[in-house]
Amino acid sequence: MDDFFEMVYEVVRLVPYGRVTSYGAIARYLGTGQSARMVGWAMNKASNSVPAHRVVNSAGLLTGKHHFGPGSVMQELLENEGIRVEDDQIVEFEKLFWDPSRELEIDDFD
DNA sequence: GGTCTGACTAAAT
DNA sequence: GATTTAGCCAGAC
Repeated sequence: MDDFFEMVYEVVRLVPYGRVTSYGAIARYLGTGQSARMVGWAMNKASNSVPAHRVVNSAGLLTGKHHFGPGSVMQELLENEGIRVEDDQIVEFEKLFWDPSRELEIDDFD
């Protein structure tokens, strides 16, 4: 099952700079369906090499910011990438949302 | 080895 | 429309 975590890490690493995605989107892309919790659990085990701060819940809320450490570390990381965060919620989330099952499959976008 | 929990999500109430 | 319930699966106790 480590492969599952590895896949999660890889997808998260594929998230472009200044973009965000959701646990459910990753789970769906991996074919795990509704098991979005496992993605979050994978993040818990994830190393600092994984930009987990770009992963939020379906509402664009920084639900896991507390796991990064004290204060608003996650929010600062996002703002550092040009992502506006307001009250633990990503501003224009739908614009910044990056869906792997969409962005990675559509190759002939023309 | 059964039970609880969790960085989620969608549907029902 | 906010709160609750249920489904999800892997790890901790």
